[in-house]
Amino acid sequence: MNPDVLRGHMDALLLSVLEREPLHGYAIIEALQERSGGALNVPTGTVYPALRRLERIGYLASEWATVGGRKRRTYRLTDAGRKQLEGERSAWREFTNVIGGVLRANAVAPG
Amino acid sequence: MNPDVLRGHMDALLLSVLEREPLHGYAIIEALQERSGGALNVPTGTVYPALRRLERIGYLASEWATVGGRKRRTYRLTDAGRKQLEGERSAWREFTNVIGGVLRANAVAPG
DNA sequence: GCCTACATATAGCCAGCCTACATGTAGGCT
DNA sequence: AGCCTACATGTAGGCTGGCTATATGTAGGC
Repeated sequence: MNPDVLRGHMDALLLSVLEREPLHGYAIIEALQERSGGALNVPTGTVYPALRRLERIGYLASEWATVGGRKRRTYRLTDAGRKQLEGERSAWREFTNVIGGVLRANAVAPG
Repeated sequence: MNPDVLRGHMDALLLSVLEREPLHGYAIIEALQERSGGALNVPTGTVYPALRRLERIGYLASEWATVGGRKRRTYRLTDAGRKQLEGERSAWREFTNVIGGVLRANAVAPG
């Protein structure tokens, strides 16, 4: 998958994957891979900065935890994040409708 | 529409709008607006460089014409462009399936 | 001791869409 | 004449955000 097309959709992906349950960065990457059937291999250099940005904005909150001797920063959706996710979903629908509509509009000129 | 999300889809949009008939830059912008129901207002600074890039790659070819005293550069799809458009369409389908799938996968964890 | 998986983090690169500006014609209104 | 809007093309430079490359450290298998 060409990385360019992820532009502007990372936030939606991250918020969406955290909707069900809180996860730490590494697990988020794995979750994205699983849910996309292996199509999404988002590098750590994309995910970690994005998570921090989303926390700074207020859509996510995090706590440190130590599991099996390893430190994890576990992220969860805030109320604002949950609301934002709704917005991201409707923006996604509009986006696909608009672009998809143009791509499909290859029939004979109307009227 | 957040400009970021157009990233990586401009080529598909331009090729698609030229599939039916050759058009000049200004008309392409209008066609995108019409076909998107007004949602797509792509600025000239995006379209003209993109058209030149697509011509350089070989997906488009152009000729100058004078209509009503105004000069137009009319672009048309090449065979390579037509082939590329097919690729862009299937890439679009895959893209929407992958992202859309993740955004919708908010149910309880499977099995 | 070495390698892989797990886990987080940052500096700097780069593609490509956008803003702002430059240039010019045609035609309407005053 | 002067001004404005629509038509029409083009470029320089900026910005943004995802990616590459790298650094750091633990746990466990071979």
